[in-house]
Amino acid sequence: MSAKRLHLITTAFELFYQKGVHAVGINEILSESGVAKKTLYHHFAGKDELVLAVLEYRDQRFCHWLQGSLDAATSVTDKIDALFDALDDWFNDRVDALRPFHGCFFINVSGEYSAPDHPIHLQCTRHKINVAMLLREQFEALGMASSLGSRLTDDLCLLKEGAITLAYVQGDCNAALKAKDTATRLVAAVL
Amino acid sequence: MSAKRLHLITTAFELFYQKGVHAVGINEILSESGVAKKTLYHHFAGKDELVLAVLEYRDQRFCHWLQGSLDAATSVTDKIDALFDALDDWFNDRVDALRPFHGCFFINVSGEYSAPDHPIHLQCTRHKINVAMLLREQFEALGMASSLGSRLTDDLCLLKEGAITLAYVQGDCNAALKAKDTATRLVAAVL
DNA sequence: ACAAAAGTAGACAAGTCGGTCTACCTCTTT
DNA sequence: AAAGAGGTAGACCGACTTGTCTACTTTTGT
Repeated sequence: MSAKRLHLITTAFELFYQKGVHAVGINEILSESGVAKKTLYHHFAGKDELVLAVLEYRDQRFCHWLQGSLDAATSVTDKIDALFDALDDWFNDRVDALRPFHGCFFINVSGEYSAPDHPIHLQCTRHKINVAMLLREQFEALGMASSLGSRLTDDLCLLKEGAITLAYVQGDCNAALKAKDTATRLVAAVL
Repeated sequence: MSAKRLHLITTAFELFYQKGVHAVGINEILSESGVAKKTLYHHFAGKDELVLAVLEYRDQRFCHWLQGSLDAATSVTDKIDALFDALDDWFNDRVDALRPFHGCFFINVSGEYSAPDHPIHLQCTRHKINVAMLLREQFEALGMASSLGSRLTDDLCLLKEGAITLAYVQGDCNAALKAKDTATRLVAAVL
């Protein structure tokens, strides 16, 4: 991967994440990154392809961070605690790789591309599926029954998305810990 | 309220909801509604004020619909079922007043205005608080203890936001019924 | 060493953005 | 009858939009 290409992606991500995709022009990305316009159009066919590359970049960064946050936990309840503690770190800007928190980039971007079959919306969908898969694999690695792991993953995804929205739209910086409490009560009966 | 003003608001809402605020220009709203530009700037000081008016309009419509969906239920479990059945109707375009479903308008818009103190972001925050208040009042009207009602409301809001995101970003049209199942398991221990 | 690839600055095109303004028309109220 | 509010159409403004292009320089691999 070319250094210029990566620089364009990281600069574009920061601007898109803060202001939204449609509110950021190509020229702003160019002047902010110090890259020439010709170089951008050498690497990307157009703005949409840059957006797609930015989504892929963020997906990898996010999943890598989340996996690292969960790997150490060795029991189901520890995994659940680790998940919401990680979210709490994210919401409160204690994660360098994700800072500053402006909600979920993929939720924000899909709000600007509502057509479900649009490539950009599809990329957002894929990210959410990736995160769910990552969680399911964590429970499978613990030897959890497949049906139980699937339901637990569904429940946790529901609470995770809810916590993100509460934290971002309502500015509730304790949303992750509240969701952790809810998750704990939810699994108390099963486990 | 002037008929022209209302017409501008409803037209702007449909376009904003489908394409996002920044992707829709004043001229598009004008040509779609058939209203003159001078008339728009007679009623609104600028685009931001129109956006604010649209948010207020949608908040009232949404809360009115939700309240109507919950009023008939006479027990806590019935209220919970009614909430997620209502969401299921919304997600699957069975509610004329809200159709077509493109996620939560307030989540989408706040994704375009990340600054927490921006008037538009604040209006989105206010909507989420309004919905939470509406839920809490439903349980209070049933004579539920205040602390219990508060925690139940928090849990349900978490699941509701999660279901909206799953339904919109992942295109999971069964998200509301899944969340209903999760909510049922969650309260089974308490009630 | 040399050719190809990747980079630079920035002019330019064609169109859209939010917003202002003139000139005129049509209601409603006193 | 008169007057003011609310409406129409659309020209116009300066700034910005994505994207193309020329002419030139730097970096990289063989």
